[in-house]
Amino acid sequence: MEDKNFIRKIIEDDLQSGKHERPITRFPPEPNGFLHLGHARAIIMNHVLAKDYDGTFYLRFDDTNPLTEDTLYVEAIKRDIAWLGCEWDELFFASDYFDIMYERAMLLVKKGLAYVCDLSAEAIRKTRGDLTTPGEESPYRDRPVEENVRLFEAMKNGEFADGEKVLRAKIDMKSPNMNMRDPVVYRIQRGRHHNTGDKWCIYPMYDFAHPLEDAIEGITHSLCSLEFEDHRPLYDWFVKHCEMENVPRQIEFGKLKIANQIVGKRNIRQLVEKGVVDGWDDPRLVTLSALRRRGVPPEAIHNFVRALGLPKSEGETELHMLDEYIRDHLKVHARRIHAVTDPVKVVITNYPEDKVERLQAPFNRENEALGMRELTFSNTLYIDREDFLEEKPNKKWKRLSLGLEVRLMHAYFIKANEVEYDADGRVETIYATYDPKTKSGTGFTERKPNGTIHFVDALTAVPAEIRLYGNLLEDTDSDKPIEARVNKQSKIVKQGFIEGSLTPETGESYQFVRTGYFTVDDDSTEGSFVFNRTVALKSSFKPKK
RNA sequence: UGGGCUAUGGCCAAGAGGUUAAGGCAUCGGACUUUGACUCCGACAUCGGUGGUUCGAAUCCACCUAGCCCAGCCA
Repeated sequence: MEDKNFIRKIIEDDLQSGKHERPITRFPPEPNGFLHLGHARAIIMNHVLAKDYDGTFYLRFDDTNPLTEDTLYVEAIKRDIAWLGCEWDELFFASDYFDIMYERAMLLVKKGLAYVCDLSAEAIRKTRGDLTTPGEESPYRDRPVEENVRLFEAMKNGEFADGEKVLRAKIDMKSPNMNMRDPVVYRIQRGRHHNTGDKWCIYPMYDFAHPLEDAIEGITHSLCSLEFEDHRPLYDWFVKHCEMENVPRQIEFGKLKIANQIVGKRNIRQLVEKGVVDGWDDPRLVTLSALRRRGVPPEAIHNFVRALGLPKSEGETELHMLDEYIRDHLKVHARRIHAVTDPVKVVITNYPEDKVERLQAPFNRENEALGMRELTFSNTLYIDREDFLEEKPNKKWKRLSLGLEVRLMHAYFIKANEVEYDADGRVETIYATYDPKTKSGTGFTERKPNGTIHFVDALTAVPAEIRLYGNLLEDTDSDKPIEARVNKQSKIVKQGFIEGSLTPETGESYQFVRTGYFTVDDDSTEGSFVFNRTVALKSSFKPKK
């Protein structure tokens, strides 16, 4: 796929000018939550941009805050990225660099570019000024270098309580860029780190740690999102004054935002805790694990992300755009089978009661490699309730009605003659007759049927739970609390049937002919399958009243 | 109100002085069809606004408007 974007241009220029021989990129997640669709842009683009130029792509966990991080998340993140197919050349942890980070911070101290500040968090906030008024310098700003050296070392050695002191960069309290107003470089924070345990009680802040991590790894192009543009001067300041050998370049791009979707970790957590969704991988969510469970092929996510490119503007993409890439991939890769989600019984009155025919049918006409399967046909079948209407509603109706003849896909023409209703007045059984001359594959052309519908033979039908998903949010008014916006119909569970002689496995996607793509859920048990609707088929059928 | 960004059709998005303003999604026609799917044809913008520079501007300049981000010892 051809994706044009300004970062690709920058890389090409850098390669041509000889600034770099090969690009080195990285995806630097903090292991404190699940990855979602929005992250896919960063992961895929970093990976693609490296690989397209024979470069290197790293996965680096930005684990500089032990209070929020957990190995549980590093495992989940690794699993999701691997699933996306973005193999990393090497795996790193920012915490592996704590020694060198400390050493470089000490260098800053010795150069008089950083100082230990005794102000409380509250006091620092108050003296930082605001958007329009400059900040005031800390009374500790001019501490002698020797004292700073001693104090910073004491901080590291655990001689102070959490929050008692911080190390700050000495830059400019009057800068219009808030990030340059003597930002905190190290804070004291006791808590067991998932990787380094109790070795440290001081941890570097993102603004200091990130540029060093990039420089240490030799990252050439450090991609991040727009909100870090203001941090770039600081990024460059640290790389320069810490005297890092490699000088990475930070480049910002716009985040991938999906319209009307819940993406924030706290919001998702809330939905999980309140039981609105069934977990972080509830198929209605857009976490990568949820998409995987719903059956979205990683290839579809790649194509989607690459089609969107890497803009510097910020828009909201509609999720249905992804649907098209899902269908596009599944179209040739999925086997197509018959399934009914809302079964209505059809009895073929002129078909011998004890007769069973075996019909051969290809799994996918557009992909012969998927092979053939066998459908059975007997006098009792199921069709979908919406494929029958007692009276033909309009000339466009291409399904079954009394007196009309339709083709049962891969089988015969049948004509509906009578209906039987249940106590509630719902269609219970349709009595029909078939025409043996119309068997599929015989080239019968004497009559045109009113349409073609699918069926499942009752004799071999396998029960299946079919979960249909709709948008989790029904209200686009983002001012309302999330709970007030959830769509109660976002998950509908149906009990239906799929054709027999199949052996669906968890994660396998099928096209249910004429309805959509469905993927086998892990909740399936032997003989009773559970399918998640991945995406519906498109339809130009517009029922009009 | 200080600073940093962004602004191209319903939704994304190419475009970097001279192109008929790519492409995708959506939509609307139509053909085909043993999936109302697929496929195939066809329709669908003068580029936030206003001035300017130029033979010529979405592309350069000025001003204006709108939106996003920044005042964590989060990342």
